[in-house]
Amino acid sequence: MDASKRERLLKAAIKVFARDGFFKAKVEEIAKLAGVATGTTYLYFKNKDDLLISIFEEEMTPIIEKTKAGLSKHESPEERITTFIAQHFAMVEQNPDLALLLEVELRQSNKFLHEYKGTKFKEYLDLVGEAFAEGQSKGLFREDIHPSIFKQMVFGAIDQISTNWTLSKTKKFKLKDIGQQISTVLLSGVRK
Amino acid sequence: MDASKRERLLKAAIKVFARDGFFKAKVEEIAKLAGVATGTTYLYFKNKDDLLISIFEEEMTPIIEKTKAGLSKHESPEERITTFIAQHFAMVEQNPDLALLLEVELRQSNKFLHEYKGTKFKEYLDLVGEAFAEGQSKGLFREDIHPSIFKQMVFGAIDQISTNWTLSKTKKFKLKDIGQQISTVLLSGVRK
Amino acid sequence: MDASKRERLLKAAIKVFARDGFFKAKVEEIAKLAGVATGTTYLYFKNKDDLLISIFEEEMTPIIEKTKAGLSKHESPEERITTFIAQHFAMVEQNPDLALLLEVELRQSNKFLHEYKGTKFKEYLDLVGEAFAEGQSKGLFREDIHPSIFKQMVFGAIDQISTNWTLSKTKKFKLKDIGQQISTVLLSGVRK
Amino acid sequence: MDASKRERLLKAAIKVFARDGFFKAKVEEIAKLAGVATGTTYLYFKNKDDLLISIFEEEMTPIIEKTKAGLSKHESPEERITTFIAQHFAMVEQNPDLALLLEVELRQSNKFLHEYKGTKFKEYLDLVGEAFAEGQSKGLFREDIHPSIFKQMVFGAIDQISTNWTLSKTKKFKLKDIGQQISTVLLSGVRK
DNA sequence: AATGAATGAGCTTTCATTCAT
DNA sequence: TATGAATGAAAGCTCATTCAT
Repeated sequence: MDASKRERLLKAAIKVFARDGFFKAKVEEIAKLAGVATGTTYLYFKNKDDLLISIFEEEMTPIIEKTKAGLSKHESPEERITTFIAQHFAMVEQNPDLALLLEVELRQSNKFLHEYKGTKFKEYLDLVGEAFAEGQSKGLFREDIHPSIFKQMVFGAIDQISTNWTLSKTKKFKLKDIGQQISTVLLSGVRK
Repeated sequence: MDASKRERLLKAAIKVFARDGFFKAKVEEIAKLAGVATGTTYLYFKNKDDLLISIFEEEMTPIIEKTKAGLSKHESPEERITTFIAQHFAMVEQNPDLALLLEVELRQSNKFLHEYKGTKFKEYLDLVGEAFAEGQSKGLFREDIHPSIFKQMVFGAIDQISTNWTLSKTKKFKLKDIGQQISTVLLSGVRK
Repeated sequence: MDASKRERLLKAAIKVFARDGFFKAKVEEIAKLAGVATGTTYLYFKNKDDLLISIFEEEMTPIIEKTKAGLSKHESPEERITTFIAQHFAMVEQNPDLALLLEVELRQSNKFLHEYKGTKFKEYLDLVGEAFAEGQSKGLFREDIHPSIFKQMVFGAIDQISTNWTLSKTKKFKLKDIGQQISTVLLSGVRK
Repeated sequence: MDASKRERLLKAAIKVFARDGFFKAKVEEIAKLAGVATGTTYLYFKNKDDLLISIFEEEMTPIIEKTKAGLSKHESPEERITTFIAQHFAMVEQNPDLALLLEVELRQSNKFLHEYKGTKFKEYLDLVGEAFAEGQSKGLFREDIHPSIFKQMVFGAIDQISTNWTLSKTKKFKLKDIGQQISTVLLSGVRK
């Protein structure tokens, strides 16, 4: 089995799913884009669903690792949150197709939402939740905000904005600037 | 034309789309739930897409009107923003199906996202943008945050949280409390 | 729903299954032969399997009824067995496609063999078994032959011969004569 | 060419065809069971059909030879027919998979039925036909039964019963006893 | 000869949409 | 207007067969 072929299929699927949406995307087209025959897809993935699930599972792992590595350089909760936001936007900029896919399709079905919140996605979000909780216990952040509310606010805000940014033609704002504004608001908002 | 039949179809579509997602939803099932024959659906709506579009267009109108009416009672930008958030969550609580549909399907296809940002949805978001801009011009809010960033932050945060809340079985937080925490963070974050 | 359409589909399926075999037969071709669109088939039958099962279930019923009616005219076990054989061959002559289908496809899969032996098919075979057992209790037939062996011998013999006869181009024997020969052998063979 | 590999493939095919039926059987699975790669199958057999045909042709040869050898020990037509039946059942008991395959798949397609009746299968059946004809010319058997009808009756009866016996879980009768009953009926039935 | 990954034609089934009644 | 049976295009998936190694 050819690992590069699997990888090519995964990348092609990201592109086609991002462009057409999961349901409108055709397996045949993914295969063609990957430069293989339709049937080959099924040697590497159980079915179309498995292709989407594999993207979620496998593409998120390096992102989380990279994000974790980036956060580990910082001691202070504030810096960790700022860095999380900055890194998220950097990721969006570098992988617009994957980002769009995660943003749009992750919501698509209750099934996915419920299955995956508990796994990789939760792990990602928890990076913010933990930083915030630590900030609270260090007396830096206000106590009347629940960490799980805060982490969802952060994610909701950056997710919404990056979706918009990716889809907008003009890209009149720089993601970096946007990230700073978001960090500013959210951190000013929770600082004691 | 039987307006009540159209309305029943719209309500049925909200339910079925919310439960099954737009693509998995069957027109036949929507018709059955509305108590009409399959073909009747096509007397009131051009096609399945039109059904979704009509939900976006028509169901949002009363929501926006209601939200506007609620906001008009308040002078201060801060109160307007707080009220917007509270009213949004109240709407989510009262129309969970519609809310879920807007949350999930509005992102579904680039097509919809691009077509509808400019219309009803934009109008809704702008209620926050305008309140924020007014707050800035009154010298209440910091200048280094762009209104369109702020309004998207607000929407992203409340949208993310209400999706989660609707889908979660436990509903361990009260939406009212969540709304207050969000308002607290975001307003503290932008106050001068 | 149009009962005649269902009937046409059933008849078409008998023809196509008999000609091509269940697995090689295409649903599209059955539909075309029935004069309907492919999808219409699925309004009347759950799937391709259901089409085959329905043939077994529904087409056998009138045959069994007719056979029973024919047998009921006769008192003597011998005559009942002779009549059974004669009527079976008459049926084969009148419904060669159905006969071939039953002969060939009924054996096809263990699944069918096991599922259907217990139902209609068993009922059919039992007509012979019962006549034979009655003959034994009346002291007409030898005791050292088990009724279930005898009934299977009868069926095996006539089934084998009718399959051959249906498939042979020449049809050099008349089925009526064949039937008489078989009756002669089997009844002479069991008479005390 | 590795004769043992060919043989292993043939044996594996018998098992898989018998279990799953020709059409549902997968070449890959046959190869796996034979301990070779999928592609290797095509070095020894032209295609899937050829695998089935080869079973018919090659596996029948030793059976026929053995049956012939068994029959040659007996002078009398009666004994030859009794022995044929007994040997057939012994073969069924020893090679249940092959027997089932012959019973079920030989009927499967008109194509096979027509192509193979003339060859090995016919040769097998003719052993009975010849014994019967000889019995007739010796004045032992009645003249009003055509040998080809008789041989088909014999085969139909034993084939039907052995299929049933192989598929039945309980095996409440012994094949040996069944064979005797069949011989009794058929010979009593044709004796002058 | 042997391998087993790759191929792609082919089939079943679904379902949005149409249309005769 | 209303119906719901009928349509048929469309797509996911399988698997016999091929072929580069």
